[in-house]
Amino acid sequence: MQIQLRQKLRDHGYSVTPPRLAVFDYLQKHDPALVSELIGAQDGKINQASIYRSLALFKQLGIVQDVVVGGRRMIELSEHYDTHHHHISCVKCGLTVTIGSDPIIEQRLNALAKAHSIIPDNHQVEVSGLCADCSAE
Amino acid sequence: MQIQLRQKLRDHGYSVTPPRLAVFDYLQKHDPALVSELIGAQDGKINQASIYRSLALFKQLGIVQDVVVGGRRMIELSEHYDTHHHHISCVKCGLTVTIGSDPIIEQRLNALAKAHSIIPDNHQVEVSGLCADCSAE
DNA sequence: ATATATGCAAACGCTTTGCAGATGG
DNA sequence: CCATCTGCAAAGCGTTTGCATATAT
Repeated sequence: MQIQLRQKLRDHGYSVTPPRLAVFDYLQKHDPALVSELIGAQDGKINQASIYRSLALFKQLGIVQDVVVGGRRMIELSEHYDTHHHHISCVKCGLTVTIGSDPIIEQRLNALAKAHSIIPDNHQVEVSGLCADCSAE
Repeated sequence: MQIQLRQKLRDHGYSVTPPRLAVFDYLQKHDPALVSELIGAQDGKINQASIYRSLALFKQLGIVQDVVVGGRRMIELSEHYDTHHHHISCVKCGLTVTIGSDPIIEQRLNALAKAHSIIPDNHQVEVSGLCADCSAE
């Protein structure tokens, strides 16, 4: 997947740099991620400003996207840079389960978008509730 | 719906106050809303701090929730305080279409959550892409 | 070689907080 | 009447920006 990133950056005239690779690598390993976690994980080796700049660029290029998971705003690689998936999370403890794409839902969503004259490019689906442990309390 | 709000606040020992009603009313009329718009619309008649405090309380009580629409973080009334719906938006111009709940998707999502031991309480679905006008450019 | 990107530190803007006075129940 | 809430202004904090230096190509 990193090859795709290098390609995309070059195609748009941007260089492949350590901060950009570090951000991408982190997001590949942590899905979804809080910006604060991402910054903390670099442990000062990469400047915060560069991380924000990388994220802004990635967002503009459609490499990453914001998601709200369990009520918190987070970041994740967009579907073209990660296997397409969705999240189910517990609003109380934050437990997050990643589930694969669901054909029934995908198909239905695309149909709905087209019915409203919008050419679907991406979609987000999130289910939140209480996990077994939290509901037991 | 405002009756429900009053009830909920009282049931939890909170009072019904002008700032809380103003925030709720605004969200009923504007879905989804940017916090900045919400603040701006009050035109100084209600202090920002009170608006933030109302939103924090509403979030805690499950009256409002965050959503990412067209790549931007926004606020909306949660499904128990508004007719359940979803958004389809254009990432380029921000055009947002609200669509009613879709039984096929609802059912599938609830089934997925249960399959992962999470008791579903809420879910978010958003499709983004390009509207007819923007894709024509 | 040179346009682009980074690091640093300061600036910025959104959000939160402490406190005295106002108000809902 | 009294606990709660608001307004105000200051503090806090995540994010952005300007600029000199370093780096990718």
